Amino acid sequence: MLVMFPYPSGDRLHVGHGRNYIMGDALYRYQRMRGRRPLNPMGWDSFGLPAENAAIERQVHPSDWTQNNIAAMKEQFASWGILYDWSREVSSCTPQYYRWNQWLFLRMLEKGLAYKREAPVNWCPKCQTVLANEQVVEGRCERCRTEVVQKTLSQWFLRITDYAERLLGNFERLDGWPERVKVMQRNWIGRSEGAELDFELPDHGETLTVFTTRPDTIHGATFMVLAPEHPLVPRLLEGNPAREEIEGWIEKVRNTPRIQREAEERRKEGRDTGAAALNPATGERIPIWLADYVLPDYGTGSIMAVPAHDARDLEFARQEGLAVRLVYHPEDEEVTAETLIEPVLHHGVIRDAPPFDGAKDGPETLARFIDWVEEEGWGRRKVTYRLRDWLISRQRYWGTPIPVVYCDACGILPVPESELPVALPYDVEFSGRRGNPLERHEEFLQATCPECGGPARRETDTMDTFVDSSWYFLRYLSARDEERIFDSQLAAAWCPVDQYIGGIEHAILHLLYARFVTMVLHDFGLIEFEEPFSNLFNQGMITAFSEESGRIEKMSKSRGNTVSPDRLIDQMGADTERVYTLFLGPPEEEVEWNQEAVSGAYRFLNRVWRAAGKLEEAPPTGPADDELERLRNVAVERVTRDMEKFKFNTVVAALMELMNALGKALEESTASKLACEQTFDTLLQLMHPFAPHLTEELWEARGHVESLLDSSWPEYDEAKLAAARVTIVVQIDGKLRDRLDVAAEAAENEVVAAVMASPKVDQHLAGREVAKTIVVPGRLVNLVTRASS
RNA sequence: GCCGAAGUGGCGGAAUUGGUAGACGCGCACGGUUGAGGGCCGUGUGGGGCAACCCGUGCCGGUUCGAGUCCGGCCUUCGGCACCA
Repeated sequence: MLVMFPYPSGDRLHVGHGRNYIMGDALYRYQRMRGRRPLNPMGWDSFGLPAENAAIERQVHPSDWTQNNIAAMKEQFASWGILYDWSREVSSCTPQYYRWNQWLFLRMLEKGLAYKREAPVNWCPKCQTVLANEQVVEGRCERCRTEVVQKTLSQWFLRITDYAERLLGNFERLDGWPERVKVMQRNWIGRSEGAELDFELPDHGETLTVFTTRPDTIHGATFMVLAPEHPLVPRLLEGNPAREEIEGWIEKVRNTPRIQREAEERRKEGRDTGAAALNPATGERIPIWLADYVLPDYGTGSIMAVPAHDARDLEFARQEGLAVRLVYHPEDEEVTAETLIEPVLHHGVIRDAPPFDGAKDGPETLARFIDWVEEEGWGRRKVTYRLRDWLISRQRYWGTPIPVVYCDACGILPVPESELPVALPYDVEFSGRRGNPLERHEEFLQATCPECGGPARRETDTMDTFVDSSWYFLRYLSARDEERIFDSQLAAAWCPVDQYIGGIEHAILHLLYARFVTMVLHDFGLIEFEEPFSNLFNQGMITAFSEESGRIEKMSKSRGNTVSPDRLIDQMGADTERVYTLFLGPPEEEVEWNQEAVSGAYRFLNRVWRAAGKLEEAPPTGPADDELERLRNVAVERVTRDMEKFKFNTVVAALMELMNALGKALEESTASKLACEQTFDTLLQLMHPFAPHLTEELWEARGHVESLLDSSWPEYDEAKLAAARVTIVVQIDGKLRDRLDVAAEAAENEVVAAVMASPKVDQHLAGREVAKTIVVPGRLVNLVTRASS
């Protein structure tokens, strides 16, 4: 059992955060009462930008700031009554933790899974650092919403794309994950099947390779388009009279924020390089263009343009007056390349492409084409992913130093394992000046080359904090182990995590990275399993009305719509917050916090409290004992079933119903003291995961010696669930006409006889004949008067 | 545009397998307790109608003795992806 570890931010937790931890704690307590002993650790995802920003703004050291926040959060956890095993606590900003990040990095470097490369990257001007693709949302920085710009920098990457196929394939076995998360990850990985095709550039002696999902439309490729950033561009522009203008334009495109470049309605911009390629299918010379609609980091950064069969290429061709040629001709109408307005997609028959004439658009034709280009030798089957390698370099101080050094003589070298951890220096200057403060820390910068022993310069980039969180669950098992990242035997015993609980906002980022790193650790031979989390539960967000926007939005400090648990706990107790939070609505759904409705939970707890005082007054015997006992059993059955399904909201409803029944029996003195006490004890047990403080106190007051948490979860007796008498619904032609109270075990014919004897039935039948009688035992009788057709 | 989820009282939401729609709670109304307020307790509360009854789970149609639930088509909202070749 595991709840995602939090970032210890400087803000106090609000009730929206609480949902996560309260659910986790309720489940943990429930599991314990069921006799299981799950590990319930907690830790801190404690590296990250806010700490550094706080340092710049308030002159507090990130480390001290973080420590204070951790202490404050621990206090809040305690005030919620959450039980964590603090002996296993981990904090990612400690050298004891991050040295294993470095160790992991070195192993990945060794295996070629970590590498440095110059590439266009996302740069957040506000955070002054690069971002991974996953951290760019709608062209903006995931954290601060600033527009991300493109820069070309030399950066460290992890080869997650090598694992794309496994990350997709394993979904088959991940039955315990919500479908929506799997769909999101599938979209993100974005697998496309197609082919790579080689185009000769006769004037340059070069080959241009493109990726296409439609190699079957090659005969319609009338021009080529390269991303302006494509490495071949300078050669193609040699001798072009407009070269200077084009280079200026390329520079402009390069500096355009991603959000603008990818905007939907944007007019495509392009330039003719003047160079030409040979279409390998037709042998024709076709022009090579540059255009901003071709992205540098997908496929090969270049395409064959088939305007007749691709909307984007058609738009561009019409705009620039480029040739259009049809490969597939629709069967139902005659279209010509000149008049084509919409591309012909996924229908039609091939003409004028000799061996393929008459072939219909479809997977078979596509396969024939790929076979053909492979035989011809200028193309091959290829799968491409949207997923990019994971960029982990960050130009910031508060993160794990990347353990490499640069030596003028020997190049880029890993820090030897024996020298780990590469510790983050404490005495750095937080001036808010541009750049990473590590770059100005001479002592940190100076290193010795492990190869030649000469002077070397230390890497100043630190790792993305998602590296920290991609394997932390394994560290809980070996939190104090100085010898290794974690103990494989313990991992074999405890992992994968049976139940992982956390917010949907991590559907892609954290959960994708953690899956990737787990696979890597598997491949290193450290663990048997490939998937870290067998079952995943994503609780929904808590929302609230925001004065600022006038809308109901996710509860957050920036939106000014938070509700503090501190005052609530002060006034009505932690159990009230817990019960209300769990009662609010379906746990996996987004729910709105309604401050007024909190009192419902408070009243319920007060009723329980008062009932304890009334037990003494119950009579020695009572006529309603059997019924109370039945309701007790029903409650146990319902609560147990719904706990297993995480339907906490209906669990609370069941608890309230049992309390209402008990309250009524006590009020009216209809049940014996023994029956009331027994019911009350069961109620306390069933309620304990939700309201631990109140129930534990009342349990003790009831004279029980062992703690309620250590008591065993109540069982129910199947035979006691059924009521002696049931209400039978009487329908005539499917319409409700009467209700009858009959003995539960009454025979079918007895029930029908009772139905026929009912005056209401008689009245509604009005002499019509009953053609058919449907009896659902214990539920209803339906009399059908018309002949069924 | 593609993919996914969801639409039920004034509100949050219940409803095993197709079988009493609205559990539980909030709010509201009335009554009790109280000097008063609050709190607490009780009763009522989907809409229409004096009533018998009629109508009601986004809309239209279908299957069925019977549909919130199954099938077909639409509408709306939310989420993911989106110039990805």
